[in-house]
Amino acid sequence: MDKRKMKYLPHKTIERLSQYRRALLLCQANGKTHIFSHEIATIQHITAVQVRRDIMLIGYTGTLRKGYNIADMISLIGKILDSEKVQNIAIIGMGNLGVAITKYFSGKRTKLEIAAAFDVNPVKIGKKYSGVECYHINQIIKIIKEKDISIGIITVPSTETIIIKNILVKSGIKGILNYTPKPVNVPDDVYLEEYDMTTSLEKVAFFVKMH
Amino acid sequence: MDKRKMKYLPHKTIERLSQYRRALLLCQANGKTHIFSHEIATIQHITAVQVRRDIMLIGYTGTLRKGYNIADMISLIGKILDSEKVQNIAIIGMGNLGVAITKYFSGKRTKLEIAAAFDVNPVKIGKKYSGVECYHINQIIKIIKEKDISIGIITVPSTETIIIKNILVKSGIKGILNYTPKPVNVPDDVYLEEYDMTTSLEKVAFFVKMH
DNA sequence: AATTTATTGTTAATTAATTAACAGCAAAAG
DNA sequence: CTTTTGCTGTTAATTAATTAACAATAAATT
Repeated sequence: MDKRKMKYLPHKTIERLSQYRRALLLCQANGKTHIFSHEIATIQHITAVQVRRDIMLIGYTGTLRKGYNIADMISLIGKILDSEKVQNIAIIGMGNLGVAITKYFSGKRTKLEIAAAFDVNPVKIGKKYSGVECYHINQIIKIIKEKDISIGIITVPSTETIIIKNILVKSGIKGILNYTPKPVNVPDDVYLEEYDMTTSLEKVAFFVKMH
Repeated sequence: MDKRKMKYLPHKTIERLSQYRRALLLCQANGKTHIFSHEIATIQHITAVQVRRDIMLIGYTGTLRKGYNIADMISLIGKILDSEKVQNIAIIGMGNLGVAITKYFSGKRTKLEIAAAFDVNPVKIGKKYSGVECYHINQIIKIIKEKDISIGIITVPSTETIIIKNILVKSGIKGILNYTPKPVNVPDDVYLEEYDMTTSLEKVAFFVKMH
């Protein structure tokens, strides 16, 4: 799978590849070596056609009547999603959410690493969270340069979102994942992803109500 | 806006309505009374056409050259998204994530209320988190019935996801928001939404790498 | 009072995402 | 050895979502 082709993978396919990989890793841990498209589909609540289509797009082929080789697929998805060298991540805001993310994520992917945490609370500074050291927020620019961090996760109170976003942009960050409910604007060369739990919850509530 | 029409609102529009409302509430808090489609668009990182289209779909009309009345729009979105009576929510798993969600959400929406929290840790049971009482997990079915809870948020360790999902389904829950990385299957009459932070992070990492 | 400007509302066009349809074929069954 | 079965890979069709285009018009400007 060459780089030219990867660029044109649909966004939704990128998301699903990440999900497939997690599902496949679990299956592998359970001792499975092969898997059918309809099995992946059931796990992910999608159709088998969609799974096969995504797999087609990344240029992998399974074995007729035997399914897909799990190890091969994990490795191929890694070639697509992962960077060759480790991508370092900073997490800003060590409240419950920041700690939850750090705890959940640390050690999960070899090519993605939470390299630093930041907060303003003196009690937290110097402490380690799941092995990640917490620095004072006024160190962000320095540490980001030192540790070659390219991605920032914002988990501060939403009153601080914009300030932090500006610092991150100034520090030359390449991607931001904003978990606060305050949407931000970033320059074109910074990739931005935002998630607000309220949207998901209100959506569930809406469809429950409509039943 | 009658119920028949609401059913046919595109899923993406539902999500955006939730986001518009939050943006509008913020603007309102800042003393604004009217807003243009392109202003909403900028906040949400989408196009003005899309905003106008969504607004058209919900049957609201603005004033030419004056924009949309913020209070009216908030109220209309409420009529669409919110249920007439309060929808009660249970959150299962009072780890960092569960606490973060409870803290962030409590008191945010008058028609959605976190009515109970659950955990197995004796230290947590009986405690209140942002005013929400924490019960032992073996009380789920009882409390869900008693408090008329229709939505469950799962934030337990992923080893426990399926057990909890099964309890929730058994208790007659109508909607599940699964924040654990283990995908679950539910009967057709239960609305399911899943979110895994890893997908967002790997997506950001991918587009950063591809820059 | 006429003209320009800025904005809404909506239809049409386009693009993105999903699903249907089916040929090809290896393995299993008869 | 022939037929059936069940799965893959792919093209074509469909559906969903977004964007373009523009008429209508109130307000601002000349």
